[in-house]
Amino acid sequence: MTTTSKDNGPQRSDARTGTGGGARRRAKGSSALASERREHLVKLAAELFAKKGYQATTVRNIADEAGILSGSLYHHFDSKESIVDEILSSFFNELTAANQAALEKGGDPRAVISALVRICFSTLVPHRAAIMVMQNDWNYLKQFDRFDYLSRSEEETERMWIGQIERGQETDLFRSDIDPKLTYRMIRDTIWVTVRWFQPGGRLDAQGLADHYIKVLFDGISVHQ
Amino acid sequence: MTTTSKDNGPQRSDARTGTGGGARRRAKGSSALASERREHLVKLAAELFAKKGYQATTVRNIADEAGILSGSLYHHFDSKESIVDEILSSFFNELTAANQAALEKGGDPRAVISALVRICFSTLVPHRAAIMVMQNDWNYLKQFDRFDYLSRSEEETERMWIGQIERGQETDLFRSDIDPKLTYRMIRDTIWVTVRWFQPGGRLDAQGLADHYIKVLFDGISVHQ
Amino acid sequence: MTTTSKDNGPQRSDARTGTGGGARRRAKGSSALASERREHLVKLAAELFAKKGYQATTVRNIADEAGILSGSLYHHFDSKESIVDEILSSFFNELTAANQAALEKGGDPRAVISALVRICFSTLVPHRAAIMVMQNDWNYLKQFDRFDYLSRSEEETERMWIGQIERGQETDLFRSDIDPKLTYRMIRDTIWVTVRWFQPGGRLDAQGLADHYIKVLFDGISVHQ
Amino acid sequence: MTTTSKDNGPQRSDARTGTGGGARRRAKGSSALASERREHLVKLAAELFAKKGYQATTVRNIADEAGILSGSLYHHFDSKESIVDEILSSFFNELTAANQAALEKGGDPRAVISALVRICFSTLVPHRAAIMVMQNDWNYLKQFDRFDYLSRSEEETERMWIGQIERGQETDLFRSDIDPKLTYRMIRDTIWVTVRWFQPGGRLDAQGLADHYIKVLFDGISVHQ
DNA sequence: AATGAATGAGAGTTCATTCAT
DNA sequence: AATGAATGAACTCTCATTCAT
Repeated sequence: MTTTSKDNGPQRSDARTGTGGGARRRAKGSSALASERREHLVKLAAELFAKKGYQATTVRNIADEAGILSGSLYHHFDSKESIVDEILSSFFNELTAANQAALEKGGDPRAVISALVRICFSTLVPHRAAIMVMQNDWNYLKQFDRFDYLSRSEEETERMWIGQIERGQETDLFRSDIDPKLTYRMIRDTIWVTVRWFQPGGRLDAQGLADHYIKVLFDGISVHQ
Repeated sequence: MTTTSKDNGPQRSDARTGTGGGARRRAKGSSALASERREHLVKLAAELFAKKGYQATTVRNIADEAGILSGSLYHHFDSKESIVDEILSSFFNELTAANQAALEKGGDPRAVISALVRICFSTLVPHRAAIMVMQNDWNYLKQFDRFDYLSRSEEETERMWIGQIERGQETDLFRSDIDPKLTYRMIRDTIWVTVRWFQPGGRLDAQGLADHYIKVLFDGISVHQ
Repeated sequence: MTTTSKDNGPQRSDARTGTGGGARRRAKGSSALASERREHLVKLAAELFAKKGYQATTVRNIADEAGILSGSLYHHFDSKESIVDEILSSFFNELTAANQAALEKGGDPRAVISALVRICFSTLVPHRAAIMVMQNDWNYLKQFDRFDYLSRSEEETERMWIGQIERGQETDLFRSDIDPKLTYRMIRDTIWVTVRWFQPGGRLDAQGLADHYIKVLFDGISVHQ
Repeated sequence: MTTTSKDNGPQRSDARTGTGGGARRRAKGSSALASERREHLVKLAAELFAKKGYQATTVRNIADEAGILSGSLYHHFDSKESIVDEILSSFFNELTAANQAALEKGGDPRAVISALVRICFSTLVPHRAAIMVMQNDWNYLKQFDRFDYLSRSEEETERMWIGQIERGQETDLFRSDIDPKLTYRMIRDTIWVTVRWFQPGGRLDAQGLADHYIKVLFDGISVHQ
């Protein structure tokens, strides 16, 4: 079973600084007004990452889209990784904050879960690209130390949800024969994965989708009585 | 005078053969016994693709794992694409056949849908790698003509499901206020995406997962009465 | 919002651009002054192609000669093919223009043919490499669509010549028992093939060669009277 | 002007035995009857070399054409080079012998030159492939020591021709204002290069071509008196 | 006489990144 | 803030050749 495999993992995880939890400390350029340009570039990159995937999008692709040369991007960012980091951390920050707010607002578990579901769906349009990247490229990105904070953030969210589901079971709102962790994961995945086919201009908007999903989630697809 | 001549002239003659719906016609080597080696290699590749992603897995990674040189892989396969093609088509063929069988067996929509769900979950272990690739790399692979058959196959499956959901609505088994297409997509995605975290040795096996999911799908997470 | 974006999607999108008749539109780099570097590289490549043949010359050979790394060549050119394209199209453009001018200048067929012959020989030194490639590698290169324009250009030239030979026969300047097409081809080949042994510093220069050839062509090697 | 160029010339001119002037001593397999198979393979290879060029023809191409695997060819030949060697040496041997015979038969220089020209044209059909290789791939092959004998053979032929041309000039049969060496080379090239476009089934056969060429060669294309 | 698996070197090309200007 | 040239490493793939069977 001589495995000569290299499997070298992250090829250049040279202990990058990492924007640590997304504290988007701008690596280069700081003139406040100039950071508009920066944000524009991030947006362009995000669209490309969403469309073609992170790995398949080259730095040149991004530069082309911006009408500059690829080398020039390095005036704004110190690596391709740092661009995607910015995209993801900005999304995660916003999401975590909204979730926290929903939890603090309180209410019975059904209401809280509804709110959490609605929050997820509501990010579908403004953070479409980030979610797409998360769905498609996470498996690749997670190998880099700099993205560890995303895993940690996700764990925190998981605890939040499971807490609410368990509270719902204790108060006889939710069935006791479902597994909270399992259920959470399925809810989570079901929501995020819609980003792959969801089209903003379609029959249902993001909130319509949320309503539809909450209905099925709570009462199933069967007719009762 | 059997002329196997390729003589393919200009290399650009790009008409990718494509295993057309997965007719796994082995490009090279055919001695039936020797194809065991081939299948072994496919398996090794599948594991790597699943773990690191298709793009991030190099041909050398695969060869290393097999203990041979990268060039030697081309004795068995035409290209890296053809390896992943083999992985995916074998999965899709099996899945399609099982779905067809479930449909032919008949029964009320609830029974058919249950069967379809169970089929999906049952592939989770034997086709883990293929499903992983499908989830993570589809966005990249779909751009190549050779994988068109996967899209077509998926469309066919969609029609199958939607037909059953609609039949369920007509016979008052399923609620009429859900959108069949939307519902199908959510079911589909929810099931496949479990491959990202499902661990064969965990609390629930694939069938346990299926049971759990069917429960929630049909009746929701709320307590009724 | 000038979007230079390539975004070429699937790599197989093989529609070779082809400099279409040699419209040497430089694929990359355009600063007019910087294109000197480019032309220098083309010249280096041409010498190597002439000496070793197109196929036997590696991209690394060319880069070595230029003192850079092979990958760096791709900053200037799309591909090895595009380099040879540039070499050939530049030669063909010049040749075609000169031929056209000779034809427009007019005169009796003997004068026109003489002029055409002289034009060919006069390219021997400045376009030595291109002619060498044409003689040695045409059979290989012609299989690529991108070089179709060379065949077309050659056909046009053939028509030119044949027209003049026929006119010469009609006006009783040339013998009627020779085949115009055959004769043209032999003239053409005889001239170009000299590139294989012609040495600029030898007894005869290119114009000397032309004179010699015209003599033999019109009157043969025999003594008359 | 630091030229890091490798320009490594013949990559593996490891002092191959060389069939030395074509003494086709069969490298492997000797059973007399088995050498029929061998000759068949040489013929297949020759056709491919002629069509695609020596370098562009792979050993696999040849094997495919023969319906065997590429490795199996090495039972008959010890290298790709030795195949082309066989093709070329067989042609050169025959040509040299015919030339010698023509010279020995004697006659006035006009007659001898005519005979030599006819000999060349007469090889066009039976040795089409060899001539094609000679025309297209000589520049590549000449770098290998093993083909030195071809250059030597060519030099010998050159002396033959020049001798006859000079004799013609001395006897006032040929014009004195032509350069014998130059003239020979042009004759030689003009004849061999026809192989590129000559089609056995066309208007003129090889002898017809020869007649046409001899006419033009001796008396030119102009009308005299 | 041929197979089938593998080698090993090298091919053309890509691409994130650097840096002098 | 951007250019343009280059790096260096890695990539997929090719191919003549070897050799045990």
